[in-house]
This record gives sequence, structure tokens and C-alpha cells, in this order.
Amino acid sequence: MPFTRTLPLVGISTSDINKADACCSPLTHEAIAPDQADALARSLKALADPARLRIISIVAAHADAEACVCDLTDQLTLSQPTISHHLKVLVDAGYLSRTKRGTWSYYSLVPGSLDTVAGVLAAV
Amino acid sequence: MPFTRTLPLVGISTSDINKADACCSPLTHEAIAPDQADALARSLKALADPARLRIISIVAAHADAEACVCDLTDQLTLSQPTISHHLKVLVDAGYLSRTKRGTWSYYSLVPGSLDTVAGVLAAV
DNA sequence: CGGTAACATTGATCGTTGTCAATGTCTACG
DNA sequence: CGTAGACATTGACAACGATCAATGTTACCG
Repeated sequence: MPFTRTLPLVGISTSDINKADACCSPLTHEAIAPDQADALARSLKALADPARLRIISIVAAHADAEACVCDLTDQLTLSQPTISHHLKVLVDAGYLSRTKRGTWSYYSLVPGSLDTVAGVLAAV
Repeated sequence: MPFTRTLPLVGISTSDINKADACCSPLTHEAIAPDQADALARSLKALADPARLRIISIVAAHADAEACVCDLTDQLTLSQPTISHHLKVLVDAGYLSRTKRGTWSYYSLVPGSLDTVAGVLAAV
């Protein structure tokens, strides 16, 4: 789980911040914490690559949200080590999981991982 | 508008793909197109930075979802040119808009921009 | 009209990352 | 047990990006 689901963004202080003068407007709630920003940025960075987005989409397009590496090397114009590297990034970030059956490696979507990061994003 | 809202991901072909042999499972729908993956990756890359996430959160935490640069230099331990650079990235990506009033620059959240990218993400 | 304050732009540096060639590992098969 | 196939790992390189110091631009003030 790369980051917690409950970002405490709402209804905290709305307190003192009267700088009383020029430019700055008041706050309505707390901003995100630095370490939460770090975690979310790491999760987003793993997604922010065209090849990795296509990999996720190809996996999701397969029955049972599972595909083997040969499915990917077919459709992506990238070398096999490069695809393997992207797959490792996605597994490490928690979006995909790997299963070996015989010679073949199958990658599956981790259920809810995309929705979680999308939800956190929409919650600021 | 960084990318179109309607990703035609569902209900297309489910067609021929009988590789008839070993490893590959059938498709249930089409995968994302390469140029859509490029556009989405660009949008995500603009978000995939801790400083920029904090900037967006700070702006969103202010009344009317608007903050001036001094609000940001106060809270972020980054130099003023660096913050200005991040703001430019976010404006170019369509997440923030800029307004000058007198000496001060005010940055506002573009309504719906975060929800749009979150929605596209959740749609694979 | 000089000076200052707020912010943007430029230029340089340095760590990060996407990519591939080469090689390694492991499994199936004859 | 040797060979071939599927995939992972390593090493190297080039491109990118985050950061800051220095400088530029513009508005306000005395």
C-alpha cells in the first residue's frame, strides 16, 4: 500500500491565519503533508510514462486482467529488457503483480490500485 | 485541454485474437492508443513531483482556490525561482491559471482539471 | 524619477531515468 | 545433459528534470 487512503484534508483548523495585510487569502482547510506529497508523487511517477500506461492498459484489456510478457513485446516497439524494466517499476509501485507459470511470466492488475491513486488525486 | 475525456476503451472488438496456442489470453476490449498514452503521461508527469503536489494542495486549501506566490514561498523550502518554475509547469499542463493584480501573481486551480485526469486514470 | 519589492527568465549543475546490448537464470524438452 | 526459449539483471549512455545563483522585468512608493 503505497500511501494511506485517508488524507485528512478537510475540516481541520480554518483558524488564526490573519496576516491582516496585503496579498494572502485565508485558508479553508489544511494542505497536504510533505511526506504524503512524497508518497503520492512516487506513485504518480510510476504511472507517468507512455510505455507503462500502455502496459497497464494492455494488461487490463486481457481476460482476468492478466497478460504475459509476449503480449507486451508484440504490441510495444521496445526491447525486451526495456519492457522488463517497466514491469519492475509497476510491480514495485504496487500496480501489477507477477506470477510465473512454467516458462512464462504473467502480470496482473492489482485490483483497486488505479482507483485508489485516482481517488487520492481527486481529493487534492 | 490536455487530452480528450472519452477514451474509447470499452466494447470494441473482442474479436479474432485466437493465437490458438500457448501463453496469451484473449482480449476483452481495446487497449489505450499510443498517442493517448503520451498525452496522459504528460499530464501525469506534471503532477508527479512532491513540490508541485504541495503547490496544488496549498492553492486548493485557500479560499476561492486561489493563492499568491508568497503563500508558497512561505510554506515550501524552495527558492523563489524553483517555485516559479514549478508554477509554470502546472500552468502549462492546465492545472493552474495565473492572474496578476498589481505586484502580486495569483494562481488558481483550473476547476475540474484534477477530476478529469483522475477519471481518465480510473478508466485505465 | 530613483529605489524597492514581487515575480519571471536565463544559465549552469547534477542527479534521475528511459533505452538498449550483453549476459545471466531458469524451465522445458529431446 | 545439452540446447533452446522466456524472461530478468547488469552496465553504459544519452536525455531529461529539479534546483539555485544571477539577472531581467514590471509595478508601486517616496
